[in-house]
Amino acid sequence: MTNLLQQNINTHISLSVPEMEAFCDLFQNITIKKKSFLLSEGEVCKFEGFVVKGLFRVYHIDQNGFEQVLYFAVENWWITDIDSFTTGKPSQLFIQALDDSEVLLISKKDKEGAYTNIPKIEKLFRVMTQKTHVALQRRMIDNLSKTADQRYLDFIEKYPAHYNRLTNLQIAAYLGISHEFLSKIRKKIVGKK
Amino acid sequence: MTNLLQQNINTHISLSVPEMEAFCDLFQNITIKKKSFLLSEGEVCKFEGFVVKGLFRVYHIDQNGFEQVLYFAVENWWITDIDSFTTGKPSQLFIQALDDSEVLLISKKDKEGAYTNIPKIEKLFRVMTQKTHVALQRRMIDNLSKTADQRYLDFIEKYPAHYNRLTNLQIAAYLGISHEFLSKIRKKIVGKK
DNA sequence: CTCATTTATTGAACTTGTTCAACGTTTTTG
DNA sequence: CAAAAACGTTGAACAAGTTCAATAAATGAG
Repeated sequence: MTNLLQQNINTHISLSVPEMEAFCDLFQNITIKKKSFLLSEGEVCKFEGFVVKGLFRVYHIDQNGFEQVLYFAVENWWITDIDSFTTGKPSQLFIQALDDSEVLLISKKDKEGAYTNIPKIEKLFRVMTQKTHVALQRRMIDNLSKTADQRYLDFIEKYPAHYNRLTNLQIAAYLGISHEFLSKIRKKIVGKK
Repeated sequence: MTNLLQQNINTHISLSVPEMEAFCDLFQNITIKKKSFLLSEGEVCKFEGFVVKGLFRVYHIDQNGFEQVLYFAVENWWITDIDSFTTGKPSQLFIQALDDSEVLLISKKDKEGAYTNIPKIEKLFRVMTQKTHVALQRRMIDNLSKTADQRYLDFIEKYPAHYNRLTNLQIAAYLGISHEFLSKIRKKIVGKK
């Protein structure tokens, strides 16, 4: 049940067998139907999740009703609203399943317990947060410097697995452009792929 | 010498007096002249720094020679290229003093030593990285959803101290717009402030 | 299978932001 | 303090991206 999770953890740090078991026991397996929400705006995020199966989008809706996708999470990705989770304030984000999915969830309480009981867990989340942060810095720079065309091509190249499973509407919301414009970009680059 | 640093650390975690002293002893004070570089593209980033006095910009130069500012750091801010620092790969960033400045630097080796000798330091950097990450997520959403006008007004409101110390060229590079366009925005909003 | 809903495409008019060049102002520096 | 360099503003022409509306194609639920 937690095989994939254990593999994932091993890519960041090394835990002894008892540590690994103690930590993985804190997660519970949840299945969630396509289009359902794991978190909605206004709720306090009380979990961190690890995707075992399926596909999620983490997004925000702005004053004008437009959606901006912070990231998509497929198998082997972590999901949470780290802001709401750490501050305890209401979330400004939605986390929605885009396919029938399966997630391992750890509660805030259990995660904090793990920080004290298994010191290496502190390192695990420091390392993971650093990696996520580096990825977001790169995306920030790309968004400041590249045109939508380039960003779309980069997206396809970087996330080929995502690409096949997402509608152009979703991809446009990630790139920060209208889906009509994405459609025009796609037309323009046919043949260049 | 490390008063400001100690205050800063106390806003994130609590350390005993010996822990605090042991950790702060790992830093060395550096002064750096306006326009000098703490880090240049291609170098491996071997330090993490805490700004005691002055002003820095952390930026990237893209293929077309345009600069994108990741962030500005004034007194009480931390600076590093976390990507290069953790991976050991050459940096893609520049860190430049925009005023005569003073920084406390900790080497990679000493920081890693601190992780093992003072377990709470692991928590310190986990917490700090989380906060930075949350701030960057917000900026990402703003960049995807807001016009340059709004982003400029937000910037002034959020960083009034930075605003007075930065040229419009620097602010434009942070907002992701040309400085000519920033000039036009400024003209348009005169009176609305 | 089929009707309803969602997704994708296209065009035309529009808005936002860029580019380039010119010129005035401020800041540095010898 | 004078000359050079950097910074800021402006306008005109252009490019990138949006908006709205119409229509086609794909998907999904009963």
